[in-house]
Amino acid sequence: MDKGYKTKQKQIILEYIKSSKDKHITAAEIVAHLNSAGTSVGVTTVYRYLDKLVEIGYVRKYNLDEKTGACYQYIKDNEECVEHFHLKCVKCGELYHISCDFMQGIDEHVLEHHGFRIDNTKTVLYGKCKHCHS
Amino acid sequence: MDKGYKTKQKQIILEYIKSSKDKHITAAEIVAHLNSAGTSVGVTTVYRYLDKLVEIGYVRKYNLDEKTGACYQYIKDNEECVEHFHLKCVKCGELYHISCDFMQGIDEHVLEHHGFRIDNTKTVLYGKCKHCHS
DNA sequence: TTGCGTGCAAAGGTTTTGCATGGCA
DNA sequence: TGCCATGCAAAACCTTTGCACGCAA
Repeated sequence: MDKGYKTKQKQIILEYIKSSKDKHITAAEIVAHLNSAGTSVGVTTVYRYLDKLVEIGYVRKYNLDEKTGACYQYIKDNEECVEHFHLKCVKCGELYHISCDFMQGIDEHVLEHHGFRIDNTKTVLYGKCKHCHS
Repeated sequence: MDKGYKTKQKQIILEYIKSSKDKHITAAEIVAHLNSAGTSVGVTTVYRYLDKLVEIGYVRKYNLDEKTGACYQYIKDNEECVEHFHLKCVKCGELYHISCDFMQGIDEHVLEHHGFRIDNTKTVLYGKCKHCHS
């Protein structure tokens, strides 16, 4: 999988992402957390390692908000995540995993009728959750 | 709607966005086009006016790709666009607008069964189009 | 030893802000 | 006149790249 060397920095970064697998975190948040934890890691390293993790499929990358930058989520031991859709509340930031027959049918419908193969590891539906309907 | 003054710059910008209503264009593209057309408009003005247009609902803003920046699309006389989904091919970059009964049902389904109101102005489905299925 | 990994600094790109000037009403 | 709009320059962001040094194997 990861052809590279095993280093302390990679270990630390991966560990933190794993522990946040239910959330979307930004590169800046990773750096901030690691620094506040006393384990300093350079920004460059975080970005480069995240890129690699995305490439090999351990991590998913989202572009929700250009102000806060890209978000990342660990998905490796989260296999069921590949099959369903994600809803992200643009107000409170909460991430919902939804998986039901109707939604599963979307993939098939789009592929069959529109010739498009949806990649659920990259797709997130944005909107407002029940708590945030203004 | 637009409480501000009517100026030449606003007129030019709005005109161009209207003429590109089938596409998603970036702020940079607007500036580039207007400059090449001999009608120079400042970058600042474009951003400020776009913000206003988004606010009053004439224009939709997307954050598809952090590399090229945010995309905008005129939707005022384009009501059906509010109702449909967008598919973006991660390989060739092409953007497809899909609109059919099945897809329309997604909004309702998610709202009814999951209490989530999808915002199509922010949502894009990623995958591979028929030309790029490797 | 070999070559990838790291991190600092600098660059690259988009978007925002400060400020003085210009234009609409 | 009063107030908004404009645009330049600079700042503020996030992200990438160049380069020298460090470390894994």
